[in-house]
Amino acid sequence: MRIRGLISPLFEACKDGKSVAQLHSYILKNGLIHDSFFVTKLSASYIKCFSLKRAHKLFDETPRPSVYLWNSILRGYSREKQWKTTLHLFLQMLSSTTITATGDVKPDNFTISIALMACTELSAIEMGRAIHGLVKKSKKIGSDMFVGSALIELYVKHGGMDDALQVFDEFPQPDVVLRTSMVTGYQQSGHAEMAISFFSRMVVMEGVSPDPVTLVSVVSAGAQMLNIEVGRCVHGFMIRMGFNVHLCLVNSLLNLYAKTGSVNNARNLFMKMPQKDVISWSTMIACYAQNGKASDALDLFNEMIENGFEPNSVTVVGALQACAAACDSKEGRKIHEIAIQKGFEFEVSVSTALVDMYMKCSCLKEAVDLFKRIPKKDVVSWAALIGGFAQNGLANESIGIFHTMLCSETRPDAVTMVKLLTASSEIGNLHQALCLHGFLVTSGFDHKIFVGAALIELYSKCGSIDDAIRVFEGINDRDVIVWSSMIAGYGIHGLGREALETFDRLIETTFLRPNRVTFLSVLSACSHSGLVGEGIKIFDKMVHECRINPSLEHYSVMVDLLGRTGELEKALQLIDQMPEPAGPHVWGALLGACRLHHNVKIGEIAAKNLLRLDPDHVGYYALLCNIYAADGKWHNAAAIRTLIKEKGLKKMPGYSSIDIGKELHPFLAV
DNA sequence: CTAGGGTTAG
Repeated sequence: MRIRGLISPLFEACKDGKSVAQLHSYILKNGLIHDSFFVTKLSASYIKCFSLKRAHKLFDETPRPSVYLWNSILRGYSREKQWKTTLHLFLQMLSSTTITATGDVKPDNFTISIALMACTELSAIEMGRAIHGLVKKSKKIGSDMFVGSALIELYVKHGGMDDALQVFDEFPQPDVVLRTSMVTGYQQSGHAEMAISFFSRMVVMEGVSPDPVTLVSVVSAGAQMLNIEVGRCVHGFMIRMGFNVHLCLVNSLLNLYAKTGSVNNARNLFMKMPQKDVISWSTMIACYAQNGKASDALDLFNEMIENGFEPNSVTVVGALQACAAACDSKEGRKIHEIAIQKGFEFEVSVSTALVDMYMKCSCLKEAVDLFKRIPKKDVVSWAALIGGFAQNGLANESIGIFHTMLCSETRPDAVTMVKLLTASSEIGNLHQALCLHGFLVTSGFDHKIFVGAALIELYSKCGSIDDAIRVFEGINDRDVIVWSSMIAGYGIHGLGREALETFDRLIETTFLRPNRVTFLSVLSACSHSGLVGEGIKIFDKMVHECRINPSLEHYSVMVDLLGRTGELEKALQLIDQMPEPAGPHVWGALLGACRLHHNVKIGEIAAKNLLRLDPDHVGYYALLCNIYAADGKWHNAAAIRTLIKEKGLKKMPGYSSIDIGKELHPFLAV
């Protein structure tokens, strides 16, 4: 007995497999190997030192391995993520127990939880259910929290939350880890509201204190719901409890602020963080990139490198989003270089972000070349290409790529379909629209609300307002975007009254708040139908009741609206009132109106401003020329013509196209 | 001896 005490401390001292092997041979030489105490200790030490092979050899040489020996070898394989071997060994253990004469080698709670983890990782849900059946037979194993945790994890990932909840409910006094697993489970399976309500019940009704890990899951749920209140609550709670040192928790909070667009909150938190890691930096960079602060994102990216942090693929994706948003292909190329250097250029998320960046910067060739070289393309990469062509005005190419995607056996998803609908609406072929709609119905994507909105736009642009209305009326829980699309649809068709009625219906029958796009659609509808008084009222409502700051686009629509009915002075006044200098669209709208109403005086003002902003835009010269001509000022008109010639400007020819007997991909045919 | 958590592409 005393020899055990003497040798035991030596196991603890082992730092690598070699020193364990030394002990091993000592034990062999002295005939101690038949003592299962030493065998277990040896195996555990091998595993601790990551010497799985030696441990397995010892295991093979041991005639009747104890549960502990089984467990240590299982743990070894599970820690190395060799799940197949883990599960295989577990099954071997199950069958060997029936043979062993002693009969006391049965999997215990430890064994079971490892086996369940393996099932989760291997998506072996049926095997997992079988093991669950085994668990139910033993009270001791069934009431083990670790087993419960592994079961919940299994069902969260592969069964469903109902099964997970059943497991949870079997525990009379579940601990905070089990509760957290449920919160996380709801969150990860897309039921963020359920996650929050489960959490609230646990804290309020059952008086259980959450720990930092619980809060991380709660914050993730809040981020998913874009609920900033959740963030504020946890933030306050965190400060009171002194949890602010937990990096994961702060990072998830940072992400919540990022997702909800609370850039200032995110920035303040980031600045105050006592320690930051790659994830903190990446999250903050993505926050800037996704919230219209591209240059801040790129600055931070460089600052991160200066601070000695290594960007990973996630960081790079955020930086690329910033380049895409800023249409900055120069920075984009630099970051591309970094991705190549670090060897993650062809991680699919990175290559996709690169394709998107090149597309947004109108570098089509780079985008396509890179796309071709992506080894494992998925729907998202294809969608980046499809969307890219559409954004660059190449709708037919975009649809062609979609066909190629279908031929490569990649199933489209809802987002891809929206990109395709947008591309198709540029073409305006109603037959194509009907085919796409047919496909959406059979694939079930038409239930997604953002697909509905795109479909309304598609039908409107293809000239079938009736189909657009049918889609609109068929949507049960319409959001602001759907309403805005319908209003815009009426606007395109010159149905200003209907657009206004729809807007009123939105205000009166829903609790939704019209946003800037909604207003843009109504105003544009008013403009197209010459409803000046109504348009002015709506504009007033937007500014004073809804407190929406008009953007340049709103102003240009208003200028267009006033200009169409000849209120050119009023239009000019509105431009003067603008908080920021008017852009080309605003002046362009005014110039167009001046052409319509033969107003040379204001027309010259508009043209002067336009040519200052964009001196090489031939269309503006042409408009001004026409104004002079209409007014009989042939001298001025001729002067402009000469100027155009001197500058070597050419007018882009307009064109239109029709489809002749072009077959759609059979996949889309109805 | 064992369980739950944070950043990513269209």
